[in-house]
Amino acid sequence: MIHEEMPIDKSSVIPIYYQLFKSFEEQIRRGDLKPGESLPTENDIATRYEISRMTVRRAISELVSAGMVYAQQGRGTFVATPKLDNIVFELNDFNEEIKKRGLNYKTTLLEAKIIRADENLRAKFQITEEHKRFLFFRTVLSAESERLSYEVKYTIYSKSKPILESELKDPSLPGLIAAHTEYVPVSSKKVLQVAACTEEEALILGIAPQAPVFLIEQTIFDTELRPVGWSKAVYRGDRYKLTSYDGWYKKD
Amino acid sequence: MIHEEMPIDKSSVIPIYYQLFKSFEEQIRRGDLKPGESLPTENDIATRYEISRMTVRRAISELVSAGMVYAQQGRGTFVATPKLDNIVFELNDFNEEIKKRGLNYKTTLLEAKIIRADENLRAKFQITEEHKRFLFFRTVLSAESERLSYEVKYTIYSKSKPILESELKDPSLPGLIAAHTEYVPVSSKKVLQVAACTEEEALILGIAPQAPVFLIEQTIFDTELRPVGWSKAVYRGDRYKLTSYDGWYKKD
DNA sequence: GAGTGGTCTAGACCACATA
DNA sequence: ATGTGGTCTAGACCACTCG
Repeated sequence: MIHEEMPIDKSSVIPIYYQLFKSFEEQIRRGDLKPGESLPTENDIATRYEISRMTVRRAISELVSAGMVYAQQGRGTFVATPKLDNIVFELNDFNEEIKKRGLNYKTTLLEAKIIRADENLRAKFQITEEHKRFLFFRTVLSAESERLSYEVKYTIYSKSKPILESELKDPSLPGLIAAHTEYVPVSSKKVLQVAACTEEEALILGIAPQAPVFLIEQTIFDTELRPVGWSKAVYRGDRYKLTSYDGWYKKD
Repeated sequence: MIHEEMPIDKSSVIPIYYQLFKSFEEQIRRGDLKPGESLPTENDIATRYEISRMTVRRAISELVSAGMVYAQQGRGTFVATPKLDNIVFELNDFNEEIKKRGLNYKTTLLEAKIIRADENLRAKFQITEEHKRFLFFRTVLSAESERLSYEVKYTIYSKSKPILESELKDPSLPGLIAAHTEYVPVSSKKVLQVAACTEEEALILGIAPQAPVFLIEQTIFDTELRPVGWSKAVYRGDRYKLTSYDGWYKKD
C-alpha cells in the first residue's frame, strides 16, 4: 500500500482548495484515513504544498460541511464517524422520480371551486372571520394511465389575479400561492404518515379499500408565519418508496 | 417601516461574520429582503461596516449554506426562493423522539443465533462462499408496555470479539458492526416503504393483520462498498409519523 | 509554553456578466 | 470598460488544549 503524496497543481484552472478537498475526501473514502484519525495540521498542509493557510482552511471547511471531518480548537482536525442511523429522505423523489424515468405522466383536475370556510378549515388557517373565501381543488397524478396519487388543496382565495386551469395542475402549491395571492410563502411543515386508504381514495386511485398508502399533510406559511395553504396527498403504497443514502457514499 | 442600519459590534466576543450573517438572516426572515432581491455588493458591505471583504464573504457563505441566498459571479448575490416542495425527513425521529419524550421504552431481544447463509442471504451480501456464517437476531422496541417496532438484523459473523446480549439490544447496527467485526461501516442505503403487515408481524406487534406499517430496509457497506449488514424494520403505522420543516423556518 | 484551530485584515488577480 | 463574485496570499492576533 503506497501512501503517495497528493498531487496539487497550482496552475490548474481547478481551485487549489477544491483539489485539496477532493484529495482528502478520496483518502477518507478509501479508508486511508479512518474515523477518529487526525488530519495533518493546517500549518503542516500549508507548508507542504506551499499554499496559504486560508486556502487550506477553505478545503477543510468543505470537508466539515460534508460531515466527513470535525475540527476541535486547540486539538486538531479528525475524521468523523459517519452517522448511519440518521436517515434523510429527500421527498423530492415522490414526484421527481417519475419525471426522471421519462414516464408518460399527467395531472388531472378533478374539481376546483371557491368555498367559504367551515369551522374545520378556519381552525386550520387560524382564521376567525367567517367571510373569508378559499380556493379548493383536487388533483390526481397518473403515469402510464395508472393513477398514482390524489391530492386535495386549499389556499386563501384572492381574486387579484386570475388562475388558469393549467396552473391548478401544477403540483407546487407554494408556487401557486406565490403567483396568485398577495402572500409570500416562505416555510412549510409536512407530516408523513402511513394509513389504510378510505373508500373514496380507493375508488379514485383504483386500489383496494384499506390498502396501505403514504399520507402527506402540508401546511404552508408566509413571512408572518400565518398558514396560507394546506394540502393532503395520498400516494399508492405499492408504487412509491423513498431511498436514502448516508455516510461516505459516492455521489459525484 | 424603518429600515434601520444593522448594528455590528467589532469589539464583541461574537465574531463579526456571525453578527453579519444573523443580521441578514433576520432581514430575510422578516421579509425586509424578499426572494429575488439582491444583497448589497460585498465591497459595499465591507466599506459600510469598515471590515474586510473576506469577513463579508464568510458571512455570505453561511447564508448560502443555509440556502437563503445564492451568489452569481459577475451579477450579484440574491435572496433565494425557499424550496418548499423538497421535503427532507430526518428519520432520526423514529426512535429518538420516543427517547426525547421521556417515555418508558425498552428493547427486547427475541432471538439471536449464528447461521449459515442461504441463497437469499448470500445474494444480499454479494457473497458466493457457502461456508460464511452470519449473526442473525430479532428485536422489538416497546414504550409504555406497548410494542412499537420489530426488527430483524443480519451481519457477517466474526468471532473476533464476544458480543454481549445488551449490545444486541442497541438499535444501532452500524455501531455493532464497528465494534465487533473487522469491517468499518462507512455508508448505508435505506429504503422506506409502506406495507400491510404480515400475520407474523401483526402477532409480534399486537396489531391487526394487514394493518398499515412503515417498512425500512437498511443495507450497510464498508469502505470497499461490500455489504456487511442488513436489517428490516417494521414500525406501527398508528404510532409513528415523520415531520419536516422547510424554508425559512426559525430553528434557533 | 508550545501547538492547535478560529477570526480577521488589506491587499491581489481572476472569471464572468452587463452595458 | 466597469463592476461583480471567486480565489489566493502572507501575515496577525486570539482562544483553546495539553503536557
